[in-house]
Amino acid sequence: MIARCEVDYAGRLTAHLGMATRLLMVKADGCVAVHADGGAYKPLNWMVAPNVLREEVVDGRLARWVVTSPKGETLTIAIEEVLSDTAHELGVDPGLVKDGVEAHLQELLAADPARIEAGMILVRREHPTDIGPVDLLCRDGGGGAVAIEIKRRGDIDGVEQLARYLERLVRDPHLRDVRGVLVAQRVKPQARVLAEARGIAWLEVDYDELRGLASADLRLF
Amino acid sequence: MIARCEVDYAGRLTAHLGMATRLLMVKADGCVAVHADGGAYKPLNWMVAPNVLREEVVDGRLARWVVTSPKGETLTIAIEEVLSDTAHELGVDPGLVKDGVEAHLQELLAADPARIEAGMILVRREHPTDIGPVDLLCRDGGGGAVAIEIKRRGDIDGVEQLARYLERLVRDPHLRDVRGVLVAQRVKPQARVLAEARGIAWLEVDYDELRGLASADLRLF
DNA sequence: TATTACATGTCGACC
DNA sequence: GGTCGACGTGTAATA
Repeated sequence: MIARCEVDYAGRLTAHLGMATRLLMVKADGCVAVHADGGAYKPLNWMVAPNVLREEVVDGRLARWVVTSPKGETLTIAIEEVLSDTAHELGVDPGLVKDGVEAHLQELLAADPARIEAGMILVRREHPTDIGPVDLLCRDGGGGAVAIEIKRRGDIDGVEQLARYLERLVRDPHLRDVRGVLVAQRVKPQARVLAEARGIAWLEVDYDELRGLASADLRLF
Repeated sequence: MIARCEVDYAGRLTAHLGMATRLLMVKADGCVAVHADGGAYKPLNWMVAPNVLREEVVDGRLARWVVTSPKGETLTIAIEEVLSDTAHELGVDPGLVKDGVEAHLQELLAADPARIEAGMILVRREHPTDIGPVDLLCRDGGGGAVAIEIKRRGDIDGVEQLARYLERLVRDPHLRDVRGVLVAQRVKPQARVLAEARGIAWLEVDYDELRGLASADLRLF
């Protein structure tokens, strides 16, 4: 529906939209989105499913939508004028098939840990700890254990995550001297500072280059 | 536009959507979104502005949209059948007014730090450290330094963030005895446990009450 | 432009 | 229900 409307949201915060022409989208699951003619895919206001949409009609004309969620949020859309109103059954969507990057990065590095550091050998992928699995557990040239966390973007969170794993791993007598390496396509400055403060190494890798090497390897054999 | 289509994205990852009926939205700024009839406000696929949309017509019928971004991403929409196609000028939106975000919480608490603890006085907002700014730096009734991290939701991350800041701040001779307080509208149980383990205090505040007090103050003067 | 932190983040997986 | 981790995160502000 295209309509001139005014919108108010009250819930986790309060928000107000002045009167203007906007696109109102209601999906089959009941979720509502208010879009302006710009600003990427995020709507100005929305309400996720499940919710209850109440339509208020005044003098035979649609005047207001009041959408309430079980969590106590309300989205109120005061409608001044409806410029267009269409409805379509879309049916069930076959769904999205993704081929992600982090998983692929991990595969490539697991296949050739020497890319991280010369002499590095893979011990185990997704090595479990009691707070979650470490991406890669390796041994370096000198036989020392190395825990590796792989991210597309190396952020401060990734450093903390790896630090938490290391804290657990050192309790294992076989891994007493384990050290950590954060590997990412890009390691942010703040993450570098924190990693160094925590005694964690970091490394930037080029995804295309890794993939190139991998396919070159494939061509060799 | 409502159309039966098949979608492929290649860029930061690759993704494929099988043939189905979907809603295609093109905004004035050129951004494109492919929506299914469910799944909240997030589109299945999209392309942000700026981009170039090329329309391919075969036998006088729309056959394909190819959207390319300057960053080398492409979104390809193969269109089998157009069920509906409408266009509207929405004009400029007056914009969204929000209230209740972290910035407001920080403003209110900065204006009256005694709400956190009796006798508390503000020293500085956004006090910088080399890993980021502390929301509020205060002095308590006894003259001791207090670093305050403000969050809408007090999560484990917030505790660690504050702990990192404290780690840095204690190096400053003026702040040797600095302590930390995590202030949030709601502090999660795990965050409470971790905060206490780290010697960090936590406090839940009510936004409406804070705002109420603030406006009461305004009325007084 | 790059860096940072916030977001009504959303979303899935797992417990 | 809560927590955790990933996201094509997006987005705005700031340096």
